Amino acid sequence: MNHTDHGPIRIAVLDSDTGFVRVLVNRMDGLGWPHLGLEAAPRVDELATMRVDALVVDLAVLGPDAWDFVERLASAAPGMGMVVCTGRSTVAQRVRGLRLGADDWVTKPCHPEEVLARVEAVVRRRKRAQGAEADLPMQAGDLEIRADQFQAFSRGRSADLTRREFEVLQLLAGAEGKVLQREEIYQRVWGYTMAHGDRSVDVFIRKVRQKLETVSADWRYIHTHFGVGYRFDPEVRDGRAPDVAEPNGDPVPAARLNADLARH
Amino acid sequence: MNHTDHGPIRIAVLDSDTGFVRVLVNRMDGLGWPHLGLEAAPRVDELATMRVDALVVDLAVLGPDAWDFVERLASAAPGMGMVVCTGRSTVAQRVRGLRLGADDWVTKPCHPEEVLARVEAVVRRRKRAQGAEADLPMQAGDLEIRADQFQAFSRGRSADLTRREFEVLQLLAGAEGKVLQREEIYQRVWGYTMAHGDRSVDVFIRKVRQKLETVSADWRYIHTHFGVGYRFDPEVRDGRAPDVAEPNGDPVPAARLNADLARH
DNA sequence: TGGCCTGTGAAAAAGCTGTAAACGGTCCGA
DNA sequence: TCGGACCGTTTACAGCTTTTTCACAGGCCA
Repeated sequence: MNHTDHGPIRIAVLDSDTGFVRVLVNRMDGLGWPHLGLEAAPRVDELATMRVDALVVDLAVLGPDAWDFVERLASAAPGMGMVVCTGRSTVAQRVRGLRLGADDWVTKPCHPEEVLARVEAVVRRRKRAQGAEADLPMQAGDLEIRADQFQAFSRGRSADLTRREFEVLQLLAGAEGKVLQREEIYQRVWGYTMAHGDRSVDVFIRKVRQKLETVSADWRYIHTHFGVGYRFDPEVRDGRAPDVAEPNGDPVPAARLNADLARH
Repeated sequence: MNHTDHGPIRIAVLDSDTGFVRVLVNRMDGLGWPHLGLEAAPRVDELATMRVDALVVDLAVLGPDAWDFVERLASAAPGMGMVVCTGRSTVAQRVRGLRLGADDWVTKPCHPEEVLARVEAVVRRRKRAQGAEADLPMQAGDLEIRADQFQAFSRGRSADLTRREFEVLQLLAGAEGKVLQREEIYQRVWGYTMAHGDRSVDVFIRKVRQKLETVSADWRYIHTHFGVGYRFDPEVRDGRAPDVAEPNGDPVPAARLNADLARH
């Protein structure tokens, strides 16, 4: 997602009205804002990947999928601003768009300066809202998960996660204790619906586990729930440690007991 | 209601155009979406029972009762999506349908892919709206049933239920005190109709009982009603004990106290 | 007592996950 | 421009878990 640089605003523009785009681009160059012109609807996750702060979009370009796109983008990239800038529209349409997650709605014809002002306002609002809160390092077991670095560390050693790997880990860790289903993980990390039979999530889980193990060998972080999904919950790997007595003498792996107690 | 699985989408199709249905079904198989073909208007509550996420319906099948059906379904099963997919229609009709509670309206001829895309959008919207509300932990006897973990615990100890086992338990516990027939259990957990002579439900009940017993030995949770089905109702096992006597038989105080202690 | 029901255990079938390896695309430096 | 490193995706398969199915023993009720 969008990480904090308080640097210039990165904007993507999706519009087929070349005149309008040109004016906008011009103005952005003047302001020193990096920008990106799009011809067609990008895959939702691509925008996040490009670390765009905001998207200016004419829904007309999207055709019938416009609403769906707006909704998906808003949920997949909650940190990104979205300013719809479109021709004639009814009140109902505007309401719908804003409900689905657009941040602002401008009706053409409009002054480019105004569009940029709104974009700026939106981005500022977003950044303030997310604030520092989002990328505070997270501490879990022997791990330090730093959103500002897209990386996890154990005692200062980097786990060398790739971006996707990191995102998977971050998602899981953020929902600590909760079991996440594969579809949910896929949806939130990849940004679109998982195809039937896709094993990507499993593969990434394995890679993450592997890398975490080389860095923090005596903890287990990711647990499998058969038939359901995965759960993040740091747990000392081998047996010993907790001299916690078992109430009824049943052989319960010490580790599990630990986890259960720790969870609450 | 519909349990917020982020799993595949469950769809029912009600249409007499067998060609159209076949194409749709084909595509759904490809996506791995469980589906259900209907011949005639189902009783409104049946759909909810089967945990259908959305219904695709051609109003022509319903005849004169169509509007009534739409309205009743929308109000009886607010968690379910409804996509109307019907032949030539006037603007007024579409408006009426959407007002009465349909979520989307597609005019035939139409591309199956589009129909499914819309269904998906509708379902996603619904699910987000319902939000986390659904998985609050449930307390019963000595048990804590946690939907977010797909698991039941007694004083912090996991019962190690498999997914299906958990679903059966959850269903029963959710209908606390009510006797559920095997067919109903089967439909709601498995999602389709039980074959004659299938003993799966019995087998699962046994497994659940067994696992609950190892973890919470002095309670009985699931009761058999000969010739009818099963009922969930926590009850201290041996004779004496319930000085915690509940006026109406509802368990709670001791158990909840326990659980709270365990949690901290 | 006889005819259904239900509980139980175990074997067979189906399904899921871990793992490794191959593939194809992108980016970069030589 | 070529080659190589790096990543994400896909596929295949072995091993293990879960689900289903079956047969039989008991229980419930008329």
